Amino acid sequence: MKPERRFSRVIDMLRAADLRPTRQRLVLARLLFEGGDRHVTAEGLHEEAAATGIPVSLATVYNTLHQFTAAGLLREIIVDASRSYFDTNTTAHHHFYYEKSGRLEDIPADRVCVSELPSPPQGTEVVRVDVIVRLNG
Amino acid sequence: MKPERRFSRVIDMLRAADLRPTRQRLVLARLLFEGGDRHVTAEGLHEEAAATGIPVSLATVYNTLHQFTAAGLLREIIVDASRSYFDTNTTAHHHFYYEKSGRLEDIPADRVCVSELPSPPQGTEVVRVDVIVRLNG
DNA sequence: ATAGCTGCAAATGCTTTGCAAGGCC
DNA sequence: GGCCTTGCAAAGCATTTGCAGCTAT
Repeated sequence: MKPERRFSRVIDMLRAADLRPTRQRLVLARLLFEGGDRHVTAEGLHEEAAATGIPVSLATVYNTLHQFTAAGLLREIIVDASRSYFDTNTTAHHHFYYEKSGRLEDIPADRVCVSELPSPPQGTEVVRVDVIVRLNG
Repeated sequence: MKPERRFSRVIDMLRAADLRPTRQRLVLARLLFEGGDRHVTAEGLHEEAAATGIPVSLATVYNTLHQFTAAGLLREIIVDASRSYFDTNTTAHHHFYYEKSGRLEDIPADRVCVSELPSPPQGTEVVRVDVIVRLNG
């Protein structure tokens, strides 16, 4: 069986995003999208990739994360000044952030009611509303 | 008139925080607290200080911002991966973030209703809830 | 064949730190 | 005087970039 056939879902995803399904991007895409919703850091994903036997350079991990984000496959979450997180769930939702462990956990959008009364100043529009519940775990 | 008397409010603030009212800390504290609520970056505050004629080194600006934050006089706001913001308003409230200009604007806490249904996992407690409304301005 | 991708290493940019000199109490 | 602060320069870190070589189509 040709390897391309085995990962057809992930390959289609990449093709749809106009990204060549290279070996590195396949490894990263499978790690990201074949196991439910995930929150990863570049460093963490880099280590996971290394563990698969097909190491990917850290620079490529960063490039790929940004390409996936630009293509709408990922969302970048900013909760910590010292590192970026990427979330495979790109639908509207929010987060618990465990400050000690650095772990992120989704909160469904319908659990948070934001009565955003002050309308955005004229000439601007809301890109996104992020709600971060910081926990001391 | 002794200079200490002129800025007594700011001096009291520093004394209460167990921070010696040095020339540098006075300059920074006046810039921060004598003009209503403000959102500053280290770089921006550094430039403002330089403009007062009493330049303060960037390292001292960073140290001071962190000391003030630890003392509860400031709050750090994380909205941008590339730089930290500090807010002189330490009461509960939220923010508009103008992504293009990098400007922050307060949203009163009572304008946002967070029905945070999922209770925080046992053993942890909520440190803070941050709501960031990202605008394309 | 060729346009695009990868990896290394170097560069970047913000932030932190070590340590000697200076300032506040 | 003694301890806290400051400032410089160097170090640190996560992230980005330049470029030569490799790869998918």
